[in-house]
Amino acid sequence: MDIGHKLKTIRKQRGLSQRELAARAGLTNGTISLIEKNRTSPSVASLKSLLDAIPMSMAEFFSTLEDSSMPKYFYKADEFIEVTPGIAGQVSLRQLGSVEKHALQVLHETYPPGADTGPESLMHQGEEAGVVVRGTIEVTVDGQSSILHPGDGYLFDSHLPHRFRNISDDSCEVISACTPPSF
Amino acid sequence: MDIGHKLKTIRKQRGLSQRELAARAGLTNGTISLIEKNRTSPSVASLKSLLDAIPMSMAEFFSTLEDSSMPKYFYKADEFIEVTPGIAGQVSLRQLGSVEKHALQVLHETYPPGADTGPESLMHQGEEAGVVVRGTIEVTVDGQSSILHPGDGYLFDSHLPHRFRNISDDSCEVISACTPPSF
DNA sequence: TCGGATCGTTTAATATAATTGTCAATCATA
DNA sequence: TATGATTGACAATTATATTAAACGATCCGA
Repeated sequence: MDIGHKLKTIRKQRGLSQRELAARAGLTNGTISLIEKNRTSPSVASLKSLLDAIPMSMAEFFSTLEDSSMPKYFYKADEFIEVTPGIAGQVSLRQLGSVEKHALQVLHETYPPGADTGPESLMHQGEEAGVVVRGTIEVTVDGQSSILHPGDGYLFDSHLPHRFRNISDDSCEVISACTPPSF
Repeated sequence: MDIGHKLKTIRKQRGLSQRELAARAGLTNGTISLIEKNRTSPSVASLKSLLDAIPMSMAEFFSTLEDSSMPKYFYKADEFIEVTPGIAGQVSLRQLGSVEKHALQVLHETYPPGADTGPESLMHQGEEAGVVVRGTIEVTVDGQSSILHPGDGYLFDSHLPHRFRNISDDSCEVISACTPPSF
């Protein structure tokens, strides 16, 4: 349980000094120094303060610290992207590869200002997820709504009713994935 | 953060008394009493000892503690879970949602200049795909190489040897998806 | 009705974490 | 250089967590 090293890595990642982090967390730089060198085991209250200031959840901190049974992520890459239906010049869905051959469907979606998929509750099996890479979009899933910005994402079962609306003045791009690919 | 109540619930679930748990964890029953009444904030070392004796991982403890009751569909950028082992050449893999619960795994990957996954060819069933959203990256799959720019992507079966290298001066971001998530 | 055992709680003493104040090393700028 | 601002580390003090021991409450069998 190398908490010190883990904390230091995260702190550096965010470009924070010990003093800056200490100020945000309501602690002192000395304390952080001791923690990072594993010369003391912080109370969970102290660690919580530090993570709140970063910010990062306790669950995430420890899951990356102790979960060694993670699957391997770097495997292989192949091939190229392809374009799909230009429905009335509205929402653009550009698919990666061809649907039939693969178990995984990835789309590069572009929503112009005002674009709206409508309240259609299109049912399929599997899950749907995506990450916003540019612009802003409102996503509604099973009655819950959220405004997502670049870097934000969504993840839900595909059978839940869902809706995408671009209520901003700029177009919005999303990288999304579905599995299994439509039936 | 009601750690005390959470600990007490788990302890009762396992049918342990404060003294039994204390003995297993190498602490005292008094300490457990204070912790469960939230009259002290245990050190992470102490909490780890207690959870090891139950047993339960720190990640599980806090994930069930911080978990909201509502199903979670939306994830802010800072809620993506960092799953990189840490060593891996500073490559950042940030996962959308948690591995265990879903059939679809989406990652927000960041490759700093010079980052290299190496020629490892670990086997994995299913497929992997991704889209470059910023920067440039060289991808090698089964002997074929390609330089991918923003908007480009890759798609392949997961058993071929592959490699990601950032040979540019800027960091590179990729949104990727895998299915199934782990084996 | 009495032990005897086990439970969770509390208190005083002790061990440990956190603060305070300072240090040398590293930068950047003049 | 010289200077000021930042950095991470350290020692001594203060604050806090943990221990050890005792307490009252509850339950059960003799």
